[in-house]
Parts: sequence; structure tokens; C-alpha cells
Amino acid sequence: MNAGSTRRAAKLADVARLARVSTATVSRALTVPDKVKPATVTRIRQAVEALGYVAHGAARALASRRTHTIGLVIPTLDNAIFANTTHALQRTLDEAGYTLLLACHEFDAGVEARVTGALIERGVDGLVLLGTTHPPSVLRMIDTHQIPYVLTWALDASGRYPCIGFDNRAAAVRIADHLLALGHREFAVISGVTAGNERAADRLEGVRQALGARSIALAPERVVEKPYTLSSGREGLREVLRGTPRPTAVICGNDVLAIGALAECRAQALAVPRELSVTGFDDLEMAAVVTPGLTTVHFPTTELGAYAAQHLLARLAGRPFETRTELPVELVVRGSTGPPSR
Amino acid sequence: MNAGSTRRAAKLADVARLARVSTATVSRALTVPDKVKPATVTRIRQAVEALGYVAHGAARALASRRTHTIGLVIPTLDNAIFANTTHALQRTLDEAGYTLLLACHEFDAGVEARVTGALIERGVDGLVLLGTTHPPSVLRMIDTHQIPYVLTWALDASGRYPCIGFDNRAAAVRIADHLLALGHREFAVISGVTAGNERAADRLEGVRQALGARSIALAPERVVEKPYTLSSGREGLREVLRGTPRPTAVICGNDVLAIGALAECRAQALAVPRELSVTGFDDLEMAAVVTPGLTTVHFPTTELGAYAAQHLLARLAGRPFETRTELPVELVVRGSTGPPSR
DNA sequence: TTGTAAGCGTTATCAC
DNA sequence: GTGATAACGCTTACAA
Repeated sequence: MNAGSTRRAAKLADVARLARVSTATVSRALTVPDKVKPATVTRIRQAVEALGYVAHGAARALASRRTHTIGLVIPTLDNAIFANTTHALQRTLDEAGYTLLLACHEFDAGVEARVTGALIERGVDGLVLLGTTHPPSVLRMIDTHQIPYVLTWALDASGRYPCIGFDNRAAAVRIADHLLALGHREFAVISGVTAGNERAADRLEGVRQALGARSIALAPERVVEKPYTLSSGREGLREVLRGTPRPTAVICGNDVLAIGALAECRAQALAVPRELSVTGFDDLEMAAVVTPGLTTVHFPTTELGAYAAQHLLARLAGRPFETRTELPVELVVRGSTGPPSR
Repeated sequence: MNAGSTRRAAKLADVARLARVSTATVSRALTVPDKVKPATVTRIRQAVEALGYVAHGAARALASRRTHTIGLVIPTLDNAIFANTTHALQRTLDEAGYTLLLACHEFDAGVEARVTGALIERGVDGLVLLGTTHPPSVLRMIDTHQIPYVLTWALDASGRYPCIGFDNRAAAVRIADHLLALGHREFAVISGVTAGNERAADRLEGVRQALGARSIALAPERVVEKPYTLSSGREGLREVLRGTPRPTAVICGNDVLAIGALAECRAQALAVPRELSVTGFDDLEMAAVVTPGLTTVHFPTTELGAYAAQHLLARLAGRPFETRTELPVELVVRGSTGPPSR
């Protein structure tokens, strides 16, 4: 019979008894050892070890008003791009003794409000949100509970909210300019769904802006909005290819759509990039590495997660922090070339 | 000036006062409304709304001994395969009012012990672990605190631990048999690092077993162990190609390695699958969709996450539950063909 | 159906 | 340096 399974978990008082000190001293020895005589600390450490004592987080949180927990609210983890950020965030928090509470809302504002509430109820010390637009109720709850937070993956134009992110619009301008410089004039866009997704909207807007600067308009039939799935990418390509003249360059709202579009090119025996140039945002090194002609704007998603963690940790520790951090993006050209000559 | 930012967060007593009832009634109205007169519930709901009341999770947890929180410990989120499972798990938990606490250990047993301890200290009601082999300290802590848990992604051979997963060895046998049936006789394996990773070890073992049944041995130089990265996959392919006769089939320990290997094939102008057959485990639809010749064993990772959540939720609710669930895997053939004739 | 009050296991404020 | 002890905000017998 296993002894461990019969004995109930030890509490602070048990440790105190075994170490022959008060609970107050044990508490101090565990959180601020410098304020306790070294010999006492040692004795307490031994008692902790002997009993396999683990602090009761809820009790600790109730008394100290700190849970050492950070909440993250993202649209989804299905997209590798958010998974990377999440991983980096968790890593950095763990090193500082913080644990990550995770919630996804699947691009649904109602769900976002609910899960954010759940995190706040769990007592998160800080909150990382994705994007700059959120349901009013979310901002109100955060305000009421005075929870330090940081918006990520986009930059707050108003300058009122702390944020760490990328300039999605500028990134789109960059990719469009690159294609314009190569000589492309016939564009199409397979955009993400822009409603309720400012990142997708900013990217589309950036393309429009860059083309507009050269007096090139983007006809309605040259723009399709699709959810971020492979089959949508394939579908999107078929749709934009229907128009005449056929576009020579297709800009996709993210990597998944781009991969889908490339798959459709292959299915239609279209040579990429000779007959068609496909570009996209984010990054999917794994697919790009075996796919010629996939030019992308790469976002430093890992850095983003680490920075977000550091921002909150600094605030919680009372250290100075940046209110706004813009991370540079990188244009990764993988064999993209100019349009076919007529 | 924003009124919300000056007023402190409301507590249960505030709601009770406004609704003119005791705190006990408010508590009941919020957790077991059926035991409170409807009119009272309504009054309390209004008070909650008016004050923007959100329960204090730590206090609630301390009193009820339930945090409504589930912990997940995985190697990494960098691998899409674990991200999918995590996402599904979170989704299912959220629907039941549970929140996910996430920790990654990067294949380091020491880190695993530490982060698992952190989750237990945070008071998780249940725990999802990945794989069946864990540091003894982890199992001891779980036992001491009597925390319901479930092992995933592998099946416990001893039958002592609740688990939901796949038979990695059988999956490997399946993929090897498939290749044998196609006529392949010269095999090479780019395996994951098997030390401390039973899933990788099981897969390698499965290949050996299937080949052994046909009296085909796997020479040491035909097996390389690599971390799950693209460049390792490329490197691995170069290494196994050095031997003579050259293998006609390369089995990769997971999808990332397989994609890397495919990239190297392309770099060396090797025709896949005509000159070489590349197969792998897990799944990376995104890359496979644009890559001919990538045969894989697909694991239902989303189902795994959902099942794991359901298992724990059932136990926490006192409902009956399966102790052992084996999920079927699927062989996805994407153009893989037999070996070139000599 | 509702109220009273005793915890839940820590931390933190005092004294000593 | 250490020890009493009062919070912390909620749940839950037990009473009414």
C-alpha cells in the first residue's frame, strides 16, 4: 500500500509544527528567506521536503492578492502563428515563476467577452490580448479590476492602450511595393475575413493604399474574403482567376491561404512563379521550404510573445516599461519574379 | 474621468447589501439558482449586473476546494501537433466552465517536474499529461494531492494509469508494412530523439519489428536520431543517403522531419516518390497539400484533446469514465509508390 | 427559502 | 528574528 495516497496533503501549519516555528516564520522563509535566520530556513526547508509540502495557491492568492498567473486570450491555436507566440509567452512567464491561463475565442466577440471574464475571475495578475479592437465589456472588466494588460499583434493608433505589435498595413504596403517593383500591374487579393479582424482589414487596406499610390485600382472581383483555411485558399484562387485579364500577382491574407492558393496552382498546372506570383503574410517555413515561389512577410512571433511577457512582468514588479513597441517585420523573398511578358 | 477606474471591484457583500439579502443567498443564487426563490434570483442578478460583480476566484477556490481549472503539461507548442490537441482541450473545457493552465517542458524532465508542481500549486482540479513516462516526483505529487489525471498520446502498457492515446508502435508497423507491400526492401529511418521520448522510441521500434518480421535488418547507419526540426530532416536525409545501396524508402519520425527530408530531396534534385519514397508520422496537411509523395500516418489530435477533457470532466462530476481509450490512426497515402526497378 | 457563522490556508501587521 | 492574530472573500453546514 502506498503511504502517499493515504496521507492528506500537508499544510503550512504542519510544516511549522515539524520545524518548531510559527506559521508566520514558515511563510517568510518561503517567500522572503533573507528575513529569516539561515539556520531556521534550513530547518524549514527540511520540513517542507519531508512532508512534500506544496503551498495552497488559492489561500496564498487570497491573502497576498497575487495569483502569479497571466491570462492570454487569442482567436485560435489552430494557426501556427499564434501557437508560436503562445509558446514564447509561456516560456518567458515560466522563467519568472508565472503560469499561463489560456483562452481562445474563435473570432467570436461574445466568446471573447465570456472567456476574458473567466480569466479575470480566476484572478489573473495580468492579461495579454490579441489585436486592438475588443468588446467594450472586456475593456470595462479590465478597467474595473485594474488589471495590467497589453495588446499584441497590432498597434493602437490612438496611443491610449499599451501595445506590442506589428504595423500590418505597412507590411502590406511593403509586399505590394515589392510586386510593383517587379513589374506587376494586375493584382488580386485573397484576404482574410476583415469583419471583426483588424489585422486582416489593415493588410487589405495596405495593399489598396500601395496600389492606389500608383493609380491602380483593385476591382471588386479581384478581392475575395475567406476564412483562414487551405480549401478557402484554393477556392479563392479559382475565383480571382476567373476575371480578365488574369492577375499576374496574387496577395494572400496569410500563410494558410497562400499555401492553399499554391496547391490550387499546382492542381491547375500553373507555373509558380513564372505564370503567377503568390505572396502572403505571416510565415510557414515548413511549407515554404518545399514550395518554390512563396514570398512572405515574416512576423517575429516568438519575440512578440517574449516581449509581451516582459512588459507585464516589468509592470507587476514596478519596473519601468515601454507603452508601445513596434516590432520590425521582414520581407522573405523565395523566388518570386515579375509578370510574364505579354 | 472614468468612474469605473476609481471604484474598487465589488465583492459578494456589496451584492448582498444592494439586493437586501445575505451573502449566503447571493452565493447560492450564483451557483445553485434552483435553491433560491426566482424573484430573489432576479433581484440578485440585477445587483450583480449593476455592480459589475465578478466572483473572486481565489476566495471561491479556498472555500469550495475547486478551482475549475485544468492543467496541461506538454513538451512544446512549437509543434503544430500538440497545438491542435491543446486547442481542442481548451475548447471543450471552456464549454464546461473550466479554464486551461498551460505549461511546456521542452523535453526536459527537470522542467517538467517544476512546471507540474507549479500547476498543482495553482490548485488545478485535474491534470493532462503527455506520454506515459514521467519523473517519479511528478507522479508522487499527483498522488499526494489526489489529483485526477490522464495520460495522453500514448497507451500505458501496464494498465495502471488512465490514458487516452494512440498505439505508436502499431502505427509504425502499419507504415512499414505499407512500404513493404509496395516492394521496398532498402529502408532508412530518420527518427526523433528516442531518449526520454517514448513516442519516438515506439515508432522506431515498430519499424524494426515490421522489417524484422520479413527478416530485414535495419543497419545502424540506416538509422539517425534527430530533434524535430526542418534542418535536422535535411541533415538526416543527407546522412542516410550516404550508405550503399541507397535506401529506396525513408521513414521519418514525424512530419517536421519528413518535410525537411523532402526539402533536401528537392535540393538534390531527387524525384519523390519515383526515386525515393518519404513517409512520416503525425500530419502537416499544409505542407503535404503542396508536396507530392508525402505519405503519413495521421493521428486524430483534435479528438484526443476533446476526449481528454471529457475524461476529466466526467471524473470531476462523478460520472463513469473509460480508464483506457485507444484512438484509431489513419494511413494517408499521397502518391507514394514502389521502389525504382534496378 | 433564507440567515448566521464557522471555516478554507495563506499573508501581513503588529508586538515582542 | 520570531510569534500571535486579524484579515483575505467566499462556501456551506446548521438553524430558523
